[in-house]
Amino acid sequence: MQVRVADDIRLKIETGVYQPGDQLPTLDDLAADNLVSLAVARKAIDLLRQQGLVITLQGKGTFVRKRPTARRHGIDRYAKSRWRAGRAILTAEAEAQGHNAGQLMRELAETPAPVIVAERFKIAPGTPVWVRRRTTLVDDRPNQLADSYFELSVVRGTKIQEEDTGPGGSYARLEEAGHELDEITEEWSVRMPTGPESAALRLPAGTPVVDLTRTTYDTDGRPVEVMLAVIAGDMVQMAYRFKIPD
Amino acid sequence: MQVRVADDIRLKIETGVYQPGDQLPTLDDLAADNLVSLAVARKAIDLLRQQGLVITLQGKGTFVRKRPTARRHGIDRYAKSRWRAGRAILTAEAEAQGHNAGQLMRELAETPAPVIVAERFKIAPGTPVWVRRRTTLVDDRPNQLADSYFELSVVRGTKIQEEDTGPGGSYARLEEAGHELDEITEEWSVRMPTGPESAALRLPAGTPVVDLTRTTYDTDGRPVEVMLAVIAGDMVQMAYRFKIPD
DNA sequence: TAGTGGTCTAGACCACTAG
DNA sequence: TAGTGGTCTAGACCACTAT
Repeated sequence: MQVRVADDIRLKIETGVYQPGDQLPTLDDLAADNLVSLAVARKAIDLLRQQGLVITLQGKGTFVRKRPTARRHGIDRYAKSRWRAGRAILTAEAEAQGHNAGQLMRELAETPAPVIVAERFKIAPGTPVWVRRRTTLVDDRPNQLADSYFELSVVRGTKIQEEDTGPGGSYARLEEAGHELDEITEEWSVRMPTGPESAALRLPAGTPVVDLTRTTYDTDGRPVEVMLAVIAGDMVQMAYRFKIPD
Repeated sequence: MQVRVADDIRLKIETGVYQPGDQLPTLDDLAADNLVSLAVARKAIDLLRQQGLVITLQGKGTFVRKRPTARRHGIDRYAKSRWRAGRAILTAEAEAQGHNAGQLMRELAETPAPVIVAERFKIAPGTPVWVRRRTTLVDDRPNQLADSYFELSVVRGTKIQEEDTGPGGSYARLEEAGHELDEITEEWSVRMPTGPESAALRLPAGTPVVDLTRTTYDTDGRPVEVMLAVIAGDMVQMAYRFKIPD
């Protein structure tokens, strides 16, 4: 029954009987209308919630979810011309797409290198490194938990150790420190969020996250930044363009 | 309570008290041990299931989930040398990672172009195009629903219209037809699966999917293939490497 | 047949929202 | 205060697995 009730509602959403933002019948009504118990009506709504179709608000009701417009990430966001002109990657890209961007610093400290970071820097796990943990915001909603790691010898004495890295951000500071940036690797996978992530990113139930590891290399092939990010899955779209290798 | 019970079990999984593959206490036992009702014990297990930590098998029990080893997708999988040597992209990459690969043809037909395909071919939506719908298998588990679209004028008279495209697959046939392949764009986003997708990919509860749109261009900049794929999120890891643009 | 998870009922009480 | 969703109990019955 719970599946039948859920399918019934899903159909009404897909055919536009219920529009995004509309309030659905209350659980009591759903139970009564479908001649099922309250628990079954609730279970049906749970299913739809897990599929990201509806959102429930205690004390208010159940609503058809509005899909946030995904923010598109292309490799152009790393264009040298942008940060050399003093613009931060984050804000430049967001603004180009009509969003406003911001960030909150969560931590700025020396920390033992996590395994995944150590592998990329080719150092021993636990070696002290510098980390900048930020929560990035798009249109005032948190959308990314981004932790950037740097080797101490690289950032010592630079503004990368300060909250405000200055015009052009960390990339610009790395160049000033003698590391001309050259290549980036991005690796990602997908999963469901943990409880704390779900809370920090204010994710509705049924929203996956993207785990992104970005490594930036200088022209000597040396990794100079490793960023580990957890991105809200409902707000992201990635795009890559590349030549077919030989 | 359900959260407390779930956290309790999660901790035991994370600390290795319960190992992957181990059977958890039965719902009845969990209820009794934690002094809660059966429904609450079940709810706790539901939470863990949605986070992909455990798997439930009716009649057998609840087990700590073994994470399938993700298959890694890098841009090298498109290397010309591979398919020019008669190897299919799919099998070459899987074998390199110690998996076996296969595919099932779901449909091979002329069809009206979906909007997203038409956009990339720069033709009117609904224009007839050729489609190859396959389900790809890795280690005998379905992992991808992949639909490749081609313009009719490009594939007419080629083996792309047959089930077996011959050595090197569609890419090799496109080259024989005079389209030297040059660039690829990959665009993706993440979401929870629909019911049919969940069934077709045999996804455990709490597993997201990746929507991938791949467009292949020839040296004239003409799009010659558009592939729409829905990939099981628990089996995929993507990797890209690129030069920082100017 | 015994043991497991899956679905459903009927009802109590709590937490939050809005007028 | 009335209305909404959230949590919990107690218990019935079903579906599947193993012996």
